[in-house]
Amino acid sequence: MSTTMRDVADRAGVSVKTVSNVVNDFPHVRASTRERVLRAIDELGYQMNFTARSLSLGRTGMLTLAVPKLRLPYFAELADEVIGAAEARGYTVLIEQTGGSRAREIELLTSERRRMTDGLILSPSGLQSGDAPQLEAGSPVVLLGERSLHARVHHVVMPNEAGARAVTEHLLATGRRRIALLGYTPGDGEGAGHLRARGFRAALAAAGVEHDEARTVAVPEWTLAAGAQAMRTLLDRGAQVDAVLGLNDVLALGAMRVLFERGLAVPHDVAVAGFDDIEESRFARPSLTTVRPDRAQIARRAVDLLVDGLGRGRSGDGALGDAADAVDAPATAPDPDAPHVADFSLQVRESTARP
Amino acid sequence: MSTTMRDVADRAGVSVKTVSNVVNDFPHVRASTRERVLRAIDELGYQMNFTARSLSLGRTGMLTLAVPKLRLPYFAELADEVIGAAEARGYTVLIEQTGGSRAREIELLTSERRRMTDGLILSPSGLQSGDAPQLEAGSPVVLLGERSLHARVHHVVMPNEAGARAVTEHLLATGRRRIALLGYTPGDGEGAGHLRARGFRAALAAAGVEHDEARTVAVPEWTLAAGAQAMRTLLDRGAQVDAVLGLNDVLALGAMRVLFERGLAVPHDVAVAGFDDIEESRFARPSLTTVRPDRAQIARRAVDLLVDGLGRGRSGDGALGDAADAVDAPATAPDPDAPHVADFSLQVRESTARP
DNA sequence: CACGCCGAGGTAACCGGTTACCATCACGAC
DNA sequence: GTCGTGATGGTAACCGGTTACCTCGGCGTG
Repeated sequence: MSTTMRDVADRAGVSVKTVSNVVNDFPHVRASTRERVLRAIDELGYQMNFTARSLSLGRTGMLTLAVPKLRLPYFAELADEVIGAAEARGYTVLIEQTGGSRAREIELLTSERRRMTDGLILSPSGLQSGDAPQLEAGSPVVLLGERSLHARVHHVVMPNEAGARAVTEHLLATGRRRIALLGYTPGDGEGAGHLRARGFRAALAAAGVEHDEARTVAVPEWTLAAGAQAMRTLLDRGAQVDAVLGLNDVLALGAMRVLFERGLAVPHDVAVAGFDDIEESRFARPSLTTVRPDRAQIARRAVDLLVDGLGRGRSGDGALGDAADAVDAPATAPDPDAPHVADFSLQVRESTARP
Repeated sequence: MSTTMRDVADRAGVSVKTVSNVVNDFPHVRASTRERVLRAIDELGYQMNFTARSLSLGRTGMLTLAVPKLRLPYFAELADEVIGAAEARGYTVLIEQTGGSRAREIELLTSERRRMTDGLILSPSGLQSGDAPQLEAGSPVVLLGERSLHARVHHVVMPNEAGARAVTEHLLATGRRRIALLGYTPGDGEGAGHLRARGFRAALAAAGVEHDEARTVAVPEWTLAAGAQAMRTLLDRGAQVDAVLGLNDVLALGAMRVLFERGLAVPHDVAVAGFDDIEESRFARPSLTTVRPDRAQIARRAVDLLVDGLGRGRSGDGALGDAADAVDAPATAPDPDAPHVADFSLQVRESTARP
């Protein structure tokens, strides 16, 4: 087939061990020998077989990043950061899309595909609290952007609640009182949407402002189209609003588009704010006020947790013993319920200027 | 370490061959035996080692997709499509970012990392015509979105020239005559920008409209920020324009933002059009007229070309012979200079309505 | 001068699968 | 009763690296 290390060894008149020593920069190789080997490699156009190396080494040098949908700018930017952070640690990233479906996420966690890489960074969306066992079995995992699913795995969480609270307080501070909430997704039990909505409600409650649930609109997914549709629904319903909080930026941008179509001026008639600070938000018309999580920090931390944990032996104990002994496992797991919370900052822009 | 096939075999009281037969759905396995093996797999929580399988099979089931920057919506959407197309063929996708640098692209082509997957889909940006040797050596490659680099590799190209020509004709048809061109990138010899610019010029020439080069602005990269900066430059320069063609959508959207800041109405004062039809363009204010390449088709074709070509033995011959014999190689290569050109359609939206 | 140590590099086991080849066994046909 | 045939599954070589262990030669020291 293709040229192997043995071919190189034969041509250089040395053993495979020596070739291996050379390509891996092992110190004790005579300069002349090294030279001969390198020449042979060059002449034969030898390229090492990564798979074989992975097999002996027991590691592949690859990580899997699973996000709901890469075309959502937030996840594209996140992937960018993760790829960068992984590269800094010498890893390459394989990307899977879950579409936000719980079935896909579980399949990813349990399927043998998981063994293709050294670890998994999962940005869950459909996963529920009961799914902990799937998380804990198998190769190392770090969860992203979600609060603990009560599983003994690392997770790096977004400042969902605090961020939503901050942006809501900002809207209140500019005098808005009838604030619509776009993006609650039915069935999103413990997800980001739930937490952001909670931060929103907490801010209103703290300010003594009552929230009319008629101003909350559910969406099937967090996209521009869904945001637009939700805004249409809200306006068609005759809701009176002076502000709109999208649970993420694309929802807010989609809503802004519809406000424009309906002749409502932003921010004069209605203020709009979002969450994520995707790049498009800075260039929108008007530019969008939003919560900016420190994505680079999230990515770096997730990769570091994963890579640092790789040294340790895998957990992978049974997970099949009857539930009787699962009552209170000793604290063997790394940092069970201590999520790493990322920083955030509020980006105030044109879309929430005072009327 | 972890449980292996041998462990399963021992527990089930069979040989590894039988276990292998079971997991690979080999037909001649007695039902009772299969049952025993499956139970053993279940009891041990066995998961196959993908690396070992890849080594014996000689294939990994992974493809590499290399794009300049995932956070550019066009590439995120493309990646989405490629991942989907690959999945349909049973492949998983590993993503690399080149940042559009030629050095990174060449490194990717020549490094051993290339051996990590079965093939490479490269969306080149910095690559030049002289880089053909790097392309031809090593594992299978398909080039995306570029015209032939005169290398004997498959390439799936965007309708760059025809698309640019079509959108320019549209601008002319709405009465615009002083059209600015945003996005020519110095040094982008044969790239998409060059081809799109050519289509633009061809349309003007055909209509007998003269193009003032003072209305052409170079950019360092194709981003929102660069588009905005280019538009500022143009306006500061005092250029008189009644339309702007961005060589891609984000450049156009960045320009629109600046027109808004400067109090110029789109499309009343200035029409704006782009290229790519990213999702944001539909929801922009005003929505952006653009050229929509059939991305799904591009992705599917690229994946199919790569996967179908995988059956065949690798080329990988020398590539080191002196250039003398490179004059006119016989037609041994698959489809040397027959690029697969994707379809496109013109999406006419608000940003180019008649004044 | 004998001994011990270190640098250089060879030999072969091992990583965990796949699979060519072979041995059995049951069953139907002659 | 014997043989051919197909179903079933065992044995071991192989994929292409890494590396534990060993050998050998040269040099410094008591």
